[in-house]
Amino acid sequence: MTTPDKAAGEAVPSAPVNFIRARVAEDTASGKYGGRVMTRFPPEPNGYLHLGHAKSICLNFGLSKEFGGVTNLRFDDTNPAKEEVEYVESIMRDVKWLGFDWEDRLYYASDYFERLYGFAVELIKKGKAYVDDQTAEEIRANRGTLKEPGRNSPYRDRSVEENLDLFARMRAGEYPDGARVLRAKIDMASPNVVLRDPAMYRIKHVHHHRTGDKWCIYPMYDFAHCFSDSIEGVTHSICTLEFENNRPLYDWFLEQAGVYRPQQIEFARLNLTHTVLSKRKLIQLVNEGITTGWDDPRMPTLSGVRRRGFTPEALRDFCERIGVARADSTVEYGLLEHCLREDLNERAPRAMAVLRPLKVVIENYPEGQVDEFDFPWHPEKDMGRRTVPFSKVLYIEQDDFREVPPKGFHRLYPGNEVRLRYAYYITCREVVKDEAGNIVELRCTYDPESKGGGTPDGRKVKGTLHWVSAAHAIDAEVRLYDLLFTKPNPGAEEDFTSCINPNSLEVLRAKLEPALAGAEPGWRCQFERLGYFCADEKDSKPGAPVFNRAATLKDTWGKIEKKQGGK
RNA sequence: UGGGGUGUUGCCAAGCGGUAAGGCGACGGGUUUUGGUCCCGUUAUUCGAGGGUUCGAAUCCUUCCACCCCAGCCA
Repeated sequence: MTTPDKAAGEAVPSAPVNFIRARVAEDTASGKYGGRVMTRFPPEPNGYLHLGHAKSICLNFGLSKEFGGVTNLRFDDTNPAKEEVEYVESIMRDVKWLGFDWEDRLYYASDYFERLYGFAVELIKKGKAYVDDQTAEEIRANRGTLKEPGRNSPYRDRSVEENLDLFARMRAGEYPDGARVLRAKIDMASPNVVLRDPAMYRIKHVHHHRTGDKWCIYPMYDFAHCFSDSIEGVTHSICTLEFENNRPLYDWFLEQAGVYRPQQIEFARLNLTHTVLSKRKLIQLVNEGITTGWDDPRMPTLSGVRRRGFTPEALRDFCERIGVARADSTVEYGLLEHCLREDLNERAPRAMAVLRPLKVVIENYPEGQVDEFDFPWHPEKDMGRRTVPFSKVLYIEQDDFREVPPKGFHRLYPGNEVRLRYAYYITCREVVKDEAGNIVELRCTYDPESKGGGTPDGRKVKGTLHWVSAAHAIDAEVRLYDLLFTKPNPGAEEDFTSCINPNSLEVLRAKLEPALAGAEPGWRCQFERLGYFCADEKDSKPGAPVFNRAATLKDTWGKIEKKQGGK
């Protein structure tokens, strides 16, 4: 066979492409926008950022980085009734934490209120906007339905002068909320309902978190967003699919005003199994006290997953892997966990913690003796070492002992020998129970020859257990988190709170190796054989650590046992 | 016959007329002082369905079906 003809320079692994990158590359190559690339991340400060936002942030900032452009952070703060500074602060904190930098380009739509007002006046002068005195109900009734056209407002043909006067008086505060509204004059019969004379300004005598009481009329999203993009010189205005119907309006406003027009491009928003990603639902979880707040480690908010122990690296990798497309899709939660494990497997120190302690007494180990072992923080990477004491009385995991071992169980059971990680081989000799028949202690013997975890005769043991010295262990609270919902698509339920997982949090009093005592809040490690944990950023104190489980390790044995119909 | 979108393996997702990438998952095997990691292998004769064009179609045409978005003075 002949070698296939390979073009020069091929076989270069190309960066993952998606239709947006391809489009920006096209525009850059063709010189559209002068080869410039400017994107923006435009959150409304009415809630905390979540994983869906992470996708958008990574997309927008990733795009500008790839094409040598910039990304602005712009708060879309046009509805003071819902917006708060707490949210703008959390948003900035989260974007930074995710690893992105807007440098000096921090903008607020509210900074453009005066210019926006000017554009509105211009549209009025061009006969493209009018003040409508109808009530909200009347406007709705006259909008028609999806299949029937709407009817023109009786105020639609007011003179430019009257419109100008009325609009100025709206701004001046002469009318109460809802009395009048400024509308674009487009087409009440448009098959696209968005174009049936959409509202541009509404009256709201509400204090704004930045402009205070300067304004009592506030622009609507469709009107404010396109002009904000235009003012900043954004080239590619990326948003989610549900705004596709609004694109003609986005274009219309800018064309009527005769100003620079960015290109809006829509992509499918992120959906994740076993969670909800809508602000309305998230805020409900917070308000109803179902979770402890926006940063509860079970929340899919960035502050929640951060507190849980996720890393920005894992999140960015996740956003890279899920891709960007236009088809509605739901990513499995398992992919998120995979990304965390992959990142932390490399970077997290290892430590030993016993979550559900079972006392083990080594009968032939000298009373009062202590082995001060020197263990590496990581089995492969050089991350330094720590001292771990070993003594006559230890704790092992209750799960690691079975009086009657199921098939395939190679942990500890009567007569069986296992390795205590890095320490000694021990053999179970006797099971001690209380009157009720509960196992309260194991009497074992150890092989002094096996120090370090291996023996001169090279005999193998199948199991290796983590352990902690009873006299030296520190007590600590450990929080075991699981999925917040029991169903893959809680949003599809009549009431999504009906499938809240009652076991999404289990609080344990665990025994930790002493080196963990000084863990700084936010510090992450792997508890060997258990999972990745993070010292809680709020409740953990050096000397009194509190650990959150971010993710378990993959559990092959657990899977086998489950198949066997085991516990 | 309201308009706008989308349908490729269990879940994401490439592909853009030349004979189905990749990731996650699953399954099997090897290594292993974490039943972890790592390594190797398997996992769509088929691209929502039917018809057509073509030497050749997931890619073009056509009919049909399913799902998503839009009737806030929310974004």
